[in-house]
Amino acid sequence: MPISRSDVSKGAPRQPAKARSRPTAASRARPRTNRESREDSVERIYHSALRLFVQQGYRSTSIDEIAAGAGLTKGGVYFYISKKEHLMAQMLDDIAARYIDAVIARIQAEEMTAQERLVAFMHSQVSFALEWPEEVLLLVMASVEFSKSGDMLTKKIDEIYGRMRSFIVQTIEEGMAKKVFKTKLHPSAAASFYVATHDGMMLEWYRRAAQTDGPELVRVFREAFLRVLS
Amino acid sequence: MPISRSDVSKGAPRQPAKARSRPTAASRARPRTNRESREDSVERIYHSALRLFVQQGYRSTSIDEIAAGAGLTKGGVYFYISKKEHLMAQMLDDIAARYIDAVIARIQAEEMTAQERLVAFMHSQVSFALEWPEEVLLLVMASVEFSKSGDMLTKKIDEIYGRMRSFIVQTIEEGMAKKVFKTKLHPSAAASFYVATHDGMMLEWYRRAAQTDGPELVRVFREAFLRVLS
Amino acid sequence: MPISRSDVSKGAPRQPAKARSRPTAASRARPRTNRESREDSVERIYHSALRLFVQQGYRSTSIDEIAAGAGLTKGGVYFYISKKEHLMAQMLDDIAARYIDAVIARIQAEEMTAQERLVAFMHSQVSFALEWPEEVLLLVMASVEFSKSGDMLTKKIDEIYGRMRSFIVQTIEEGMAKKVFKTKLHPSAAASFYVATHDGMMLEWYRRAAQTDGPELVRVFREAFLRVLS
Amino acid sequence: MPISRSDVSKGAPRQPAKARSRPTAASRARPRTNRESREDSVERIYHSALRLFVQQGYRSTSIDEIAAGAGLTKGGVYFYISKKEHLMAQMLDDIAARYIDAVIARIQAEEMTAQERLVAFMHSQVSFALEWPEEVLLLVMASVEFSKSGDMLTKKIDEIYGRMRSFIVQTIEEGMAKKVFKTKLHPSAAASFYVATHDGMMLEWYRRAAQTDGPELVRVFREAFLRVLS
DNA sequence: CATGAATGAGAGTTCATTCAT
DNA sequence: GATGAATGAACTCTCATTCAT
Repeated sequence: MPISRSDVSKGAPRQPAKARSRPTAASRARPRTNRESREDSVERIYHSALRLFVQQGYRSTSIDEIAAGAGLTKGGVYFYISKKEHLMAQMLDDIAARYIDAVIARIQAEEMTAQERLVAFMHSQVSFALEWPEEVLLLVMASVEFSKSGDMLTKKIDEIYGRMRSFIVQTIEEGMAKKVFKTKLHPSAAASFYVATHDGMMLEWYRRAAQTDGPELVRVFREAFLRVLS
Repeated sequence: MPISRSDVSKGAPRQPAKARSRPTAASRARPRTNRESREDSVERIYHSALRLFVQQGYRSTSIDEIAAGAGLTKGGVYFYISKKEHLMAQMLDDIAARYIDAVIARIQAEEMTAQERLVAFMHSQVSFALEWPEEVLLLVMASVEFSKSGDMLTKKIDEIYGRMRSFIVQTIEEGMAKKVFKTKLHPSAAASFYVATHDGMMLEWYRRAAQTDGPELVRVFREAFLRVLS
Repeated sequence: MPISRSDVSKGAPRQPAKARSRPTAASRARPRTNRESREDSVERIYHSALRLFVQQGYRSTSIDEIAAGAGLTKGGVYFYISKKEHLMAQMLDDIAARYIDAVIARIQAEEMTAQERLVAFMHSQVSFALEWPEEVLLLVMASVEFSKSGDMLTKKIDEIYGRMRSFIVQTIEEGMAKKVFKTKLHPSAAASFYVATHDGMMLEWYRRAAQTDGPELVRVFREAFLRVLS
Repeated sequence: MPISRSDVSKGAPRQPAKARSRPTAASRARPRTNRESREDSVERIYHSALRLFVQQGYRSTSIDEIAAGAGLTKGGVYFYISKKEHLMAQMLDDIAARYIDAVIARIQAEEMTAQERLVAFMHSQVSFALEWPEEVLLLVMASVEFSKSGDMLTKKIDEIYGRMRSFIVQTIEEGMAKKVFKTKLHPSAAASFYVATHDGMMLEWYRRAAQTDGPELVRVFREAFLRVLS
C-alpha cells in the first residue's frame, strides 16, 4: 500500500503542526469515508516527514516523530509505509516527478530555442522552489546525506540528478550545434555548474532564510549561469 | 586530552585503509615510544573519522567503524576522545583554523586591493581544497547535517561560516568604497553567492568525482563570482 | 507513560521468580486485552526491579536483569520506563505514599494523644513492613546508596525521609507541650533516634532474616523508643 | 604486594584532596627512599578510596577517581592493588581489626563483669567512630551494599559482623549466667538490637551530619541498649 | 615506581520493525 | 484503519584490567 501523492498536495495548506505530542481523535477533522481518511493520513504523514527530514535529516528523524507530527502512532504510520526507506524513496520520486520530469516534459512539448529552453527550465524550477521550498530542499539534502553512503537511496538520488543533468547537457549540446552558445565549456561541465549552483543556492537560502534575499540570489544565479554559457 | 593535529597532518600520506575490519598487531608499524604511539593513534583516528564522516555523514558513522578504520577498538578511541561530538567539534575547529582563519590572516597581512584579496582568498581555498578535499567536504557536509538541528555542533558550524562570510563582506565593502567593484549587489548577498557556489561546487565535485573536471569547475566558479562583482 | 501502581499491588502474590533467564511465551499467562497486558507487564517490572534493587542495589542491577525477571526484553522494559532513574523514583514515590503519607494521613484524621499517635504510627509501619518488607527495604537501602551521591535520587530520598521526620518531630512537640512526654531530649534528636533504629532494624532483619525473630526485634524497638521519650 | 596499613594511618592527617585532577610530580612532597614512597602512596590510595567509597559507594567509585584522589594514575594504583575487590577487602579487614578485634582483645584481657565489658565495648567503638567515622561508615555501608549480592565481599562482611555479634552474645550469656542481666530477651536478639542500632545510628549520623548531635545520639543509644538488657 | 595506551565486556538507551487486537 | 506492546539490533559511553616502556 505505497504512498503516492503526486497530485494530492497541490494546494495543501501546510499545517503549523506545533508538536502535537499526543494525537487525539478530536485533533483532526474526522473525514467521512475510508477513502478520505486514507488520503488524509497519507497527506499528514507526507507533510510531517517532509518537515522533519528537511529539518533534522532522514536518519535523525524517527518514525515516532513522524507519527506524532501526523497525529498518528508509530503503528499507524506503518499501516501506510512498509519501511522508512520506502517512504523516503516515495517522497523523492514524487518530488522528482513534479520538480524535474514534469518540467522537462512541459518544456520539451513546446517549440523553443535551446537558450529559451534553458531559461524556461530555470524559471520553472525557481517558481517551484519558491512555492515548495521544502520539497526541493529534501532533494538537495538527501543528495548530501546519501551521496556515497551505499544506501539504497543513493541510487535513486543519482538517477534523479542524472535526469536533471541529462536535460541540461542535451539542451546545451543542441544549442552549441546551432551556435546559440559559444562557450568552450564542456556541456557536462556546464551542467555540473548548474547543479552545483542550484544546490548551493538552496542550501544557503535555507541556512540563512532570515538574512537572505531569495529572489536576488536567484537573479544572480540565473545571470551567472547564462553568462557562463555565452 | 583533546585531539589536536593542526600541523600534524601536513604531509601525512592518506593510507588507503580498506575497511581493516579487525585490528591486528601487524596492521600498523608499531611505534617505539608512547609519544609516537599517541600521535600515531590520534592521526589514525582523525583520518578514519574524516573519511567516514564525509562518506556516510556524522550520525551514520559509529565509533566502532572509526575504531576499525584506525586499527583500534572502541575503547581505544574513547581513550582519546571524550565524546563523539567533541571529536567532530575538534575536527571542525582544526579545519576552520587551516582553511579559513589561517588563509584570512595571511591575506590580511599583505598589501593588496580588495579585488586582489578576494582572488587570493579564492585561490588559497581552492588550493587547499585540491590538496585536502575531504577536510573541506567535512565542513560543507556538516553545515548541511547540522544546519537547523539544534545540535551543539550547529553553533560551531554557524560561527565558522560566519567568519568566512564576514571576511568576504568586509572585503567587498572595502572594494566598493574604493570603487573597485561597481556591482549594486548588496555585499552580504554577494557573500551568500560565494558561499552557495563554494558549497555547491564542493558537493558536486565529490558526488561526481570521476566525471567532473575539478579545475575547470573552479575556473568557472571564479569567473562567475568576479563577474558578479563587476 | 509512567509506571504507577499505588493500588495495583495490594494483594498481588509475589511470584517466586527464579531468574527466568530467557522469557518464553509460555512463561506467563498470556492476558487477553491490551489493558491487562499493560498492567501485567508493569506489575512484573515493578516486582522484578523491587527484588533486584533490594538484593543487589540499584546501581548493580541492570535493565537486562530486570527485564529477564519480568519475562520481557530490555526494549520491552523501556516501553514502560523512560529512564532507569525514573523507574526508581516512581517506585520510591509509590512506597513513600503508602508507607509514610497514607499512614500519617490516617493517623492525623483521628483524635488521639501524641503518645497514641506515635504508637499508632509505629504499629502501622511495622504492619506494613511485615507485609511488604521489600518495599521498606528499598527505601532504607536507597537512603544509603544515594545519601551523598549528588544523584537526582538523593533529593527524593531526602524529601521522603523529611516527611517521616517532620511527623515525628511535630507529634513529639505536641506531646511535650501537653506534658505527655517528659524527656529532655530534643524532638529532632528523638526523631533521629526513631529513624536510625527503624533503618537499622530493617537492615538487620534483612541481613539475618533466617536467624532473626522479626516481631521480637520490633517489640524491643518500640519499647526502647517509648522509654526514650518518657 | 597487598596493601596493609593497620598501624600506618594512626595519626595520618586527612588531606583535603580537592580533586587534584592531574597529578604532577610536584604535587606531593617527594619522599626520599622507596620504602617511604611506597608507604606514602599506599596511604594516599587508602584515604582516597575510603573517602570515595563512603561518599559514593564501592561500585560507583572508579579506579580513576581513586587514583586522582591519591595523586596517581590508574596504572599507579594497580601497582599496589591487584583488584578493586581486593582493595576493598583489605580495607575492611583493616578496619575490622582495629574497630572490632583489637577492641575485643583489649577488653578480654582485663578483669570485668559482663556489664562492664559491654559498656567498655560500646565506649571503645564510640570513641573510635568519633575519631574515624569514615572507617566505621565503610563497614556499615558495605554491609548494605553487599548484604545479599553474592559478591565475594558478602562473605567477608558476614564474618566481620559475625565476630562482633559473637562477642556480644557471649558476654550477655555470661552476664545472664551470673544474673547480672535479667532480661528474658534471647542473647542473639539483643545482639541484633545492638547491631541494628549501631548501624542505624552511624547511617543517620552520616546522612544528617549537620543537623544531628552525634554525642547525644550516642548517649541515647547506650541507655536504650542497657535498659533493654535490664 | 609509575605512566599512558589499549582492550573487552557490559551498561543505558534508541529505534525500525512486527503483530495481535 | 489504527493502536499499543514488544523485540532485537545497534549505538554511545564507562570501566576494571593488562602491559610495554
